Amino acid sequence: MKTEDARAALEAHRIQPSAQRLAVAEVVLDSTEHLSADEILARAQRRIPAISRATVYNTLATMVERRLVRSLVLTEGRVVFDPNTERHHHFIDEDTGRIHDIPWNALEVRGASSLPGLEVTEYGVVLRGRMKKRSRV
Amino acid sequence: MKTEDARAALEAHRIQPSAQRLAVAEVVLDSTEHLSADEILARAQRRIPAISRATVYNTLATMVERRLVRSLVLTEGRVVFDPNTERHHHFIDEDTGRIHDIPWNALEVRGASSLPGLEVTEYGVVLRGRMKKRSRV
DNA sequence: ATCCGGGGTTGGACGGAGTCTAATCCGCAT
DNA sequence: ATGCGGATTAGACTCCGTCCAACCCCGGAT
Ligand SMILES: [Mn+2]
Ligand SMILES: [Mn+2]
Ligand SMILES: [Zn+2]
Ligand SMILES: [Zn+2]
Repeated sequence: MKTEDARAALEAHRIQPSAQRLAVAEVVLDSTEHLSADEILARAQRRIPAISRATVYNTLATMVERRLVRSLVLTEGRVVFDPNTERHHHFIDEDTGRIHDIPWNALEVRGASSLPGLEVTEYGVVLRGRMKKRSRV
Repeated sequence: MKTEDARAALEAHRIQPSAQRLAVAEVVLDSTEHLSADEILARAQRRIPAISRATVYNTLATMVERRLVRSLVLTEGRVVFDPNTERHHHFIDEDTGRIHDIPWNALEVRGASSLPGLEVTEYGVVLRGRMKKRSRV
């Protein structure tokens, strides 16, 4: 992601674009993966070698608060950050541990908003399994 | 849960019923809550004060392996154990952090098993929100 | 009754992920 | 130049979970 795009994204969400925050935003907004804080730190350090862990955690927390990204807890000991803030589902590859996005309308969920006694603010399907080998690559 | 029920459950899943394992099984199988390992440890210690953390973790891991319980990762830094091994969904109360079971047929999910390229072994809906106040208690 | 072997248990060391804090840095307004 | 407030930093710290080596316990063999 270009620096100017990252800057625009930060500003659109009212986050002051410091050099460190730009580096974090470039990393996390660019990726289609679901990266952990420490992976984001490692990549941000390529841009700013002196960037600290605390700053990365602070920045990610701010970005979550301002809804620039979402944080997901799907596997043990690993919080990941999702630049895709549209509604979607998640598939966890049990072989690799990798998380894949499933488009919202690939599945149909009925009844989630009409559960008696519950005020549902968000929901999604979490799937686990394996990726099929493709017959020809 | 009665000790004999716990013993039967362990044996049905081919787990040797030691005194410590019985204590853990009584705690976790009895509860309708989703308890963390340390909560289970605390409750098991009421029965066996000397029971160690390692034993509780070992026993829970075995119980998960033998499918007597399931482990869930829904919130950060907190793995919980679910004695309900039937398929069901989960609602997380954002006020209290508590996890509530949603019966499988309270929701309808379509398309999960026909996603191209994916071999889905399990799935469920994770909902977040608040519990409505009841007009009269 | 004693010995023996192997699984079970234990406490403590260890490790990774995340939080907190106090000192420093930096950009900006005066 | 100076002062200010927010941002950044390193490191200490906590929490959850794992690992390990010693010990315990019990059933079977002698
Ligand atoms: Mn946005
Ligand atoms: Mn069973
Ligand atoms: Zn996603
Ligand atoms: Zn459950």
